[in-house]
Formats: sequence, structure tokens, C-alpha cells
Amino acid sequence: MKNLQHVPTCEECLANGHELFKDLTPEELEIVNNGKGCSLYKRGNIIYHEGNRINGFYCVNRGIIKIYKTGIDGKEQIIRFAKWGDIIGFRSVLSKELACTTAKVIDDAILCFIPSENLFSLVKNNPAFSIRLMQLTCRELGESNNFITDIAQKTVRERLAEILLLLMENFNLDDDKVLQISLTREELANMVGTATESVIRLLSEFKSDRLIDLHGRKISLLDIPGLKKIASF
Amino acid sequence: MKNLQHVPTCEECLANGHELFKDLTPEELEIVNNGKGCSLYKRGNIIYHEGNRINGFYCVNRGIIKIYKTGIDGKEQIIRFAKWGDIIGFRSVLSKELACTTAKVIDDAILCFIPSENLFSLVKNNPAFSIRLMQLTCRELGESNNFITDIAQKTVRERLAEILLLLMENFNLDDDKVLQISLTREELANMVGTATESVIRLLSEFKSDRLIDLHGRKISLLDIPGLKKIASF
DNA sequence: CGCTAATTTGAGTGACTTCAAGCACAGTGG
DNA sequence: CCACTGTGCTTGAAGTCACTCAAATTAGCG
Repeated sequence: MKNLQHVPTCEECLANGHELFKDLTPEELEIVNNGKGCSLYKRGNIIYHEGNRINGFYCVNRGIIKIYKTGIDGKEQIIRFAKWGDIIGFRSVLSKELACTTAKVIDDAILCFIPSENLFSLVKNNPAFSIRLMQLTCRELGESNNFITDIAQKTVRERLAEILLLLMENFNLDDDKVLQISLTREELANMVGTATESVIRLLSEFKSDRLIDLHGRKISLLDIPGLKKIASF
Repeated sequence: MKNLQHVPTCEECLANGHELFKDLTPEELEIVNNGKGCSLYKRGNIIYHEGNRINGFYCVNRGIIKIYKTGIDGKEQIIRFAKWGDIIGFRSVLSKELACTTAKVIDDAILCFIPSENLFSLVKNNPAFSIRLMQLTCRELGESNNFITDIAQKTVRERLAEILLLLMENFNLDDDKVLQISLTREELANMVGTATESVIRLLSEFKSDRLIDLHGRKISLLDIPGLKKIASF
């Protein structure tokens, strides 16, 4: 984590299509912009730890952050990934609880830190902003509930196919159909909620079924309808 | 579902300790009170169905509501139960999505329906209410994330013990340590995310280990520390 | 410095075990 | 009498363990 030569302004993010702050008045935006702190984080850095008290939330300007919980015997369960335009840490700030997840950088990232006071003052003064924030939380809640159902009812095979499709939606494919997020097999397993070996076996099964192709951590999704069928989705 | 002779007023609920509307002005409370519709629902009634558009949310005045999703091949996954003081349906209203769960009465209930317009007007005019609502959603999100981790990492045995403890927290025990919510084995299975037979077997195992006692659907929790140990919790 | 040597980390495989699901069927009690 | 509970048995999916191999890092040292 270090400081930056060029600190991205909130105006820039807004111009690039960042949704959350759309309804802010120019004055409000200026307050957020002046109150924020912006840093570069390298792969492996921890933004906050499960159990920490956080006194603000983070806006992701660049990079990818992995949000996970640590279960008994230290096994990670990945809850979601955050990328450009996403915010992290707001749940704990709003609920005034300790962080219930850890946030770790997996692709070098630039994050802006916005202190709680600014967040609460926006909520107090700008109802349109409040509603946006609520919608964000409620959508996330809907996704969590979907995931509970999947993990409880689907097989590992179905879940892995689904996760690959979900990653595609969030991080897209390049021209060679390669998934634009690089995860270790262990991280994939920690998303799906299974053992690393199972992921390895299933991935090579998918490969021999010509659904995907593998080159190290690069995964290309060749047959998306086929994957959807497996995910029953 | 039928109308009531005695419609509970919002003032009554507030006086009984209902948290959500604490910060409302008397005028705001009056608007909510006059705008609401209140009905009696019998066991088995569906309040709303997954996929429905809901144009308001419900306040639970009495009874117990089961909130669940339907997975592939029709298996239910219970997300939570709502009882006195809880609200249901607000997620879909706020996120402006279709309902992602079904709400079904399992103990005869009285519900007040508050139309979306009233909800949004409160959010617009009363920041303290907004914050309360956000905290509610964020807490729920935190719980969902916990549950994802548990279901992905713990065994059925551990999860069943944990669910029993969770039910105790939410619905209490009576003087004979009997859990004050009556669920079928199938419903328990649909919470834990397992098969009915597995729940039956594990319950009788818990019974012979003197952790619980069973009399039909009445479950008494005899050894709470023991259950906590099993739940590793 | 440069160039091995040593260590770590991740991917992959095979053998074995076990948990829990599924099926079939027998009670039981409201 | 039908929905719910309970039991025995079987099977399969997936976890665990133990290992190899390759690549990437780090250390060591002339």
C-alpha cells in the first residue's frame, strides 16, 4: 500500500460511468472527493480483516479484490469479487458491526477510502443516494440467497459450471474466450465450496468434454450453452 | 387470508417495542397507519410467490412466516423465518426486482401491508428511518454470508446443531426447554440443506447422546454447551 | 554480480474412505 | 387414511491423504 502520484478524482469516476454517486450535488461530490484517501495496493495486500472495525468504505478504482470469510480450520469461503465501480466494506459501516469478511487484493488495485462520517452525511442529506445504496445492498442480499440455495442443492459439478459462468458475467472473456480473471485452483474451490482436487478433476473433465480449455490459470469457455446446461441455469 | 375485527395500530406495535418505526414523527406514523392494510393469514397461506412483483412490504404482527427459495426439482431452501417485529418483502421493493423468495405462513399470522409509496416517501423524508432500514438489510446480508460459509464447510451434523441453536435464539425455549417453533423434519432439512432422512437420523443420534429430547415436533434442547461444541460455534 | 542449488507453491493423479443421499418399506398418529 | 416419521440398506459423490512434477522464488556462494 502506497500513495499515488495521480489520485483519481470522483468526477473522473463519475464520468466513466460509476453509478453510486450519480445523484450527488456538485457540492456533495466535492466533499466526498476532498475527504477521501486514495492508495495503491499490491497483490496479496489485505485491505481489512474479518473482525476489524472499519471506519469507512472503499471504492474500487482499479484491480480486483477478493472478499472472503475464514471458516473453521482456516478454509476460505469466497463471498464475491470486487472490481472497478464496486464498493467494499460498506456493510460493516452501515450495520455498525465488525467486518465479517476479509478483503484481499488479487490484482493490483487502486482504492479510495471514504470515511463513515461522509457516508452517513450523504445518507442523511441525499435520499436518492440512500435509495441507490439500499438497492445495492438488496441486490447483494438477493445474490447471497441464490448462492445459499445453489450450494445447498446443487452438486459440485453444477456449481463449478455456474461459477465459471458467473465469473464470465463479471469479468468477461477476451477475443480468445479467455476468462479475464486469474484464479488459482484453490481459489476456485473456495468459491465453489469444495476441495482443490475436486476442482482440478472437474476442470479437466470439462476440458475433455470440450466445454472449456485450460492453459495454466487461463480458462477459456468454449461451449457456454453446454456449461449453462450443466449448471441448470 | 381474511380481514380482522381488530386491526392493530402502528402505535400499539411501537409501544410493544417494534424497532423499525421508532424514528418516525407522529404525522409520518399516522400516514403509515392509515395507508396500511392488515389481514389474518392461516397456516399454509402464501403471502407472495417467488417471481411475483410486490408493491409493498409486510410487517409481521403475529405468527411465523417461512421465507424460502425453490431450487431445481422443487426442493425448498429455507432462508429465514419471520416473526413478530420482522418485516418481509422489503428486499424486492427496495431493489425493484421480482420477489426472489416465497413467503408462506407456518403459524397463523397477522400481517400489515405497507405500500411501496409509503416506504419510499419515508426513505426520502426521514434519514433516521433510512439508516435503520439499511442496518436491517446489512445485518441480514451478514447472516446470509455466514450461512454460505457454514453450508459450504460444515458437515450436516454441525449445521443441524447450529440451526437448532439459531432457532433457540430466535424463538426461545419454554420452561421445559422446548423450542418454541414447530417444524416438520422436512422443514428442518430444508433449512440445514440436507435430506429429511438425514435430519431424522441425526436428531435421534442427538437424542441418544442426551443433547436433545424429542416428542413429535417438540424438540427440547437439553445440553446447549454440547450442541455449541458440535456446531463449533 | 551471475549462476546454480534449494525451497516453496501450485497443478495434477491415484487410492482409499466416508458422509450423506436415495430408495424401499414399516409404523403411527391426527 | 394420508402425511409424517423412522429404519435398513446400497450406492455414489466428494473429501482426504500421499505423492509426483513443473514452475517460480529465494538463497547461497564462488
